Amino acid sequence: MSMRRATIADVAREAAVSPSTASVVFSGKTPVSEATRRRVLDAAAALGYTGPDPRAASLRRGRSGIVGVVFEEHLGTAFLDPVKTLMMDGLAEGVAPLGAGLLLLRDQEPISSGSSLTTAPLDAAVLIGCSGLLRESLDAVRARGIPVVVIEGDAGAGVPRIELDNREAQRQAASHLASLGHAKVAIVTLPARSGWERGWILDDTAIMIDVTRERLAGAHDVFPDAVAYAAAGSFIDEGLAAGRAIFADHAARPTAVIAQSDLLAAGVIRAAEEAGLRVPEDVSVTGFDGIVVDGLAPFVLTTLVQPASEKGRAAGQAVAAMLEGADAASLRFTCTFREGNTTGPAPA
Amino acid sequence: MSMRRATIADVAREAAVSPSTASVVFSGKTPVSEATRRRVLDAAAALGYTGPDPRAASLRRGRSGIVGVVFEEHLGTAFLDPVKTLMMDGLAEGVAPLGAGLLLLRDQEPISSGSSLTTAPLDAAVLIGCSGLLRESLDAVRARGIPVVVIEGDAGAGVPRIELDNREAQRQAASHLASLGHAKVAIVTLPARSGWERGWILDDTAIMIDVTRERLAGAHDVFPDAVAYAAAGSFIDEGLAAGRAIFADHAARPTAVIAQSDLLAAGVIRAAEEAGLRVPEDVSVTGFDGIVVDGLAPFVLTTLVQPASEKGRAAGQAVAAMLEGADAASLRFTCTFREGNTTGPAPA
DNA sequence: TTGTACGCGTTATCAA
DNA sequence: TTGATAACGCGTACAA
Repeated sequence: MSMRRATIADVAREAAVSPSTASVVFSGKTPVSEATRRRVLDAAAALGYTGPDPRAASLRRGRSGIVGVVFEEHLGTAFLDPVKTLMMDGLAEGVAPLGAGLLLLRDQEPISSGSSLTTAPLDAAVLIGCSGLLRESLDAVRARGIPVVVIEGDAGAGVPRIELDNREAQRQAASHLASLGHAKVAIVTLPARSGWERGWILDDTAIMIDVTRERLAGAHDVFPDAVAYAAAGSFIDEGLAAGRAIFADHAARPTAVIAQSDLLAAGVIRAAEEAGLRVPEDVSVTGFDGIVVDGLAPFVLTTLVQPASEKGRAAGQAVAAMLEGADAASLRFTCTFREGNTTGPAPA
Repeated sequence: MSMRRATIADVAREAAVSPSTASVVFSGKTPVSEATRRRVLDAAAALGYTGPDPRAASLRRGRSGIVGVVFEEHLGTAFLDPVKTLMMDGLAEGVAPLGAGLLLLRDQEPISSGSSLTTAPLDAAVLIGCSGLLRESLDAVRARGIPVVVIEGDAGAGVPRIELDNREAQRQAASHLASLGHAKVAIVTLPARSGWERGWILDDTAIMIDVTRERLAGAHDVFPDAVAYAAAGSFIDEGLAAGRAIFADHAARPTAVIAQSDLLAAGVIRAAEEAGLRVPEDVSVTGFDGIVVDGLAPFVLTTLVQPASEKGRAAGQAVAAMLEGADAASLRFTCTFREGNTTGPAPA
């Protein structure tokens, strides 16, 4: 067992060919005669050689086949969000042509933890939700000169972004409610800033997260006076809490609630039921994302369907393009309004 | 732009020191006088050098700082499962001391896709849910001679596993129900095999997934005659469907349902409500996992709490140990029974 | 504390 | 179709 692992050179020697020929047999980059091919493969088998060492190959090639995905939050938290999950799926697909894998990275790795933006062998990086905090990460990566793409966030000039028409889309949902005669509307927003607690939003300018701000602006475009309550995360239970706050005051009860995510909307619906309100007869609820909310049946949310996995795929493709030397343009995706059974005419 | 990126040798030259000195400045492995240190850092800054190339470093060191995590399913699907999500969190923690990152890998990468088990620069691999399919992946990895740990699955001799006392734990829940006087019990299981459809389980031997079989055995230990209905996945909606099937026949209605996951249990509870049954007065429901089911309040499931993130952490530590040359032993975790408010005495 | 010398395992290039 | 050569960029004995 003290034996050194066989290298391609050993295999070449055993097969009585040159190292380069052996290399070619494994990479398939150049035609090789069937006879030598066999010899090399047999030699490899005899020596227990299982193929080129990826480390050496990546040094030589200048490519590691790894794309970093940078999250702001705990990995566990990130994957609790169905939208991010879908994006990851799309991303995985998008980088597949590169033959690349996805390396999970957290923004602020604990210091001890070595693997990070600066030390991982990345070919490219995808930042998700670049809201200020990721700024440092961004700089680190850019300094290394590797291609970067940002999903949902502003990364400054020169960094392609994958965006969503949050404001326009949300305005569409609001208009839908307006056309149904709703006037007293409340909004349940995503977090106003990371690590924030839930509560009424008194000052729109205190919102640090782009997505939240944009969607809120879209709703306010139609209902300028609508009150807004910020959740602490995109969860059903958060929507429930927000809904309770909103329905608490009988006199001030809205006839419609615009939630900034489907999960929040599901919670709001539950809060409405709890308060003895029927959906959509007494109160209409809209969501955002267009995901499948497990356990929400028989309700089908009126919502904005966002192309989550397409966003991921686009990011992957952008990265792939940049790796080819092309420069990828920013992309803006649009949501599709979907009418479900959670909105209806405003009660008389 | 045609300029070659600066290397540590360039920096050394610029700073008028030897390459090894410059290297040491970045790695910190050896004391360096403050003066040279400054000179090197300044030179680096001047040249836009951002630190050692990870590819070269990993070749030299023989370590890439990357641990592969191999899933059987779509990434998106995997992360839909809260238990897996927690495990990932624990795993991330477990490998942190290694300074390693997690590379997401799918079992059967599309053929064209180069990067996979065989070509990624992995220091070690963690396979999740090794149920036959992963066999090939396992062989591939083992051939490369890198440490492997398997979570929830049988990988054969020599491969440490991280397991759960599924059968014993499930038996505990069943006993709890028995002690409450329940005799007519139904079971809602996890999928019987991957890609299977939901339906009654007529033949226990048709179950290909270990977890499903073990938990079912535990329930049958106490209630040998309990009927079992397999869901197509661990989702609330699947539990709902299963619950409907189970409660459909008035005459045959059970007084208790053992669900093999918390999400399934949540669905069963919903089905019970739908059928006009009160929980736990008319029907008791137990889950498995001990996760937080978003939106289930005010119910608190009677369930088996499994140490999901500990499992992940243990896998990470096992991998770390093996990388140190030690050989890691298999580990078997136990679940903790938690009584919530979804079980009660059998109705008279 | 700093420098020398070498090899890590591979692959691109070019010539034969 | 095959082979010789030369990097790829770094870390680390070991000597000074």
